[in-house]
Amino acid sequence: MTDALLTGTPDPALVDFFDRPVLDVAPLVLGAVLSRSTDAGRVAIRITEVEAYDGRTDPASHAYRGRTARNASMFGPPAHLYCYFIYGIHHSLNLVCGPTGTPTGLLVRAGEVVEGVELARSRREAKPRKHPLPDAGLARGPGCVASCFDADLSQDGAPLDGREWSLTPPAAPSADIRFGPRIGVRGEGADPQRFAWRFHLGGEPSVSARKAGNRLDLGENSSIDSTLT
DNA sequence: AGATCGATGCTCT
DNA sequence: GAGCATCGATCTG
Repeated sequence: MTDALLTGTPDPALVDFFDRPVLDVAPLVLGAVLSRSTDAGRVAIRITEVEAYDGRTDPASHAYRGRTARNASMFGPPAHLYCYFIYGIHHSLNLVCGPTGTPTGLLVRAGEVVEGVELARSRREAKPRKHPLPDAGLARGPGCVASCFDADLSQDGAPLDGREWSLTPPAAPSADIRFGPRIGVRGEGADPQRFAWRFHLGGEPSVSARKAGNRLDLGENSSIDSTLT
């Protein structure tokens, strides 16, 4: 991260939005519009799929074994990005949640590109591909989300301050939210009873159908555990 | 449609 | 040196 990226301060209302338990924020961030503006132009996605990670209790979290140079951003203030590099190829974007010092975040797994479709497509197609890419597939998968934004490690720690990056929460929570086990997680963190921490919107082409989760009831008498089928 | 596997490099032990 | 919060092409049934 660079000093220039840290000069901005997110709006207090947005800080409040993210300064809560990560499992509280997860269903509410679905439908939010995340955007990045660069010299190349502006790309915005409506977030349709996220996964929660909690470094205090969650063996799958990069922060589970404590603070390191890589995961430092997750220990930082909310309403900032945690960006990392994985599998030698892909970058992934997380939205840091909770108060400073609490290493929790939401991995942005998929979204609908609502602005800058051509720019997002050109970034995705920088490498030639065999089959044509439908719009709905532009930001399907965390590596693809990062690619649409041309995000790399230089964006780790960047604030959602409305300068380069911005996020607008939805006016109201979605009526059709699903949840289930996280994708690509191995070991204890893959336990579907303890860590059904993947959340996505129902009926979204930007989310693979075969990965559909259970219906989440946001009613006041419900809990995530009790709605597991 | 599902399983398998190669690409490719950073991070931590 | 092992493992990895992935993607997408290529197998197989």
